[in-house]
Amino acid sequence: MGKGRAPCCAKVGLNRGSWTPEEDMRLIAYIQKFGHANWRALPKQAGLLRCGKSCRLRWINYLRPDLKRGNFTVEEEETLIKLHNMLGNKWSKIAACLPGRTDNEIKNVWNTHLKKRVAASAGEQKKGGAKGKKKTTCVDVPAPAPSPSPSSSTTTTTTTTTNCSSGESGEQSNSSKELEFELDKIEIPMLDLGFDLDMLLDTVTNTHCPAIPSAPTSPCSSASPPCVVDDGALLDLPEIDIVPELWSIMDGEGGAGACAETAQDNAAPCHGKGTEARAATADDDDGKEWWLEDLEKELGLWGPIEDYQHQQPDPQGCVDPLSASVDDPVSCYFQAGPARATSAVQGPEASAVLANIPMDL
DNA sequence: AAAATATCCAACCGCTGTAGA
DNA sequence: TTCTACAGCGGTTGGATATTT
Repeated sequence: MGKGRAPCCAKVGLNRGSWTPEEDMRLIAYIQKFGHANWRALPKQAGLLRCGKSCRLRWINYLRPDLKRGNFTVEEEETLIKLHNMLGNKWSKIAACLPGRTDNEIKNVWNTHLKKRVAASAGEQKKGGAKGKKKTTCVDVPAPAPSPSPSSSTTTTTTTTTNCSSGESGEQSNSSKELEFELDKIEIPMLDLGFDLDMLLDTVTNTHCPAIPSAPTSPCSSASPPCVVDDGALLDLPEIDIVPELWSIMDGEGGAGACAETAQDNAAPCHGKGTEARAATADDDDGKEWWLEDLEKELGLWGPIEDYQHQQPDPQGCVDPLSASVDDPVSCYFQAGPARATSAVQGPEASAVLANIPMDL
């Protein structure tokens, strides 16, 4: 603690707040090609006016190809409740047991929905009667927990661990043995989660995704394509001078918020079907395409990849000096997408600005 | 239709653990 | 052994959106 530690970044001149589609695509393009071995160096090399920490968060919580979006399923919620009973606010550990879900997302879901529900059902046991809320969403199930297994009272856990339902204070014994013991006693509905209890045990005790072969440098807990990307040329990237007008232009419309909205709307059809299975093949061509397609939809920039490729037949359009892959959908998209998709970024002005961005990542 | 309120969630902040010099 | 720098984690916040009045 007392060790001198520089702030994660000098905030001077760095962008903050919501990410623009342009930034997203830049980050994606970079990570796809070079991985994320060094978050601190990444934004500079990728030409992003963000600190590495911000890039990392954005990637892990939003851009990762293996993310599952949309509302939590009942199974996921119950799993979350039970895992929270066992682990407390160890969101990353819980996230490791819920494929496609991020710790941040899980934390949000818990704090906004499940905590209240659990508290309500706990209250019911005492005097009954949860306070009604104005807004009832499909997730905010008014009924008490369906309690599929009578023995697993999620609220007043009967486990021998300390009561951790209130969170951080419940820093219960986390040793693998004890945890294993607890897990053995609890039935967790993982019907559609694609893994069994053994995997769960592995996951929780090892705290990294079992399905992902660990990469030498990064733990690859985010199951990201960068794990399979060679980053040999990382340092060969040119210094990039950001054109300041770009951001103001990009900020003119949309932004991550609007895109997130689109993502919400498209979440179910877009990610619902087989995201995990598809994520498993994210490093092959098909995987790359669906991932980009999903992302495009979420960014409100959706269009067939072929369009971009066909729109940019000239070398300047899709050229990628470092990879020399003209058919890289990300690069192609990156060239054409924003100008096409964002009404604010159109016309000669936008073209001029975009032309100043070194696309040759 | 507009204002007020509630809710959600992406992003930020600060701390911790750890590896390397 | 100590110190530095980094990635990661958990808590919190603020803007955007949805719902109610």
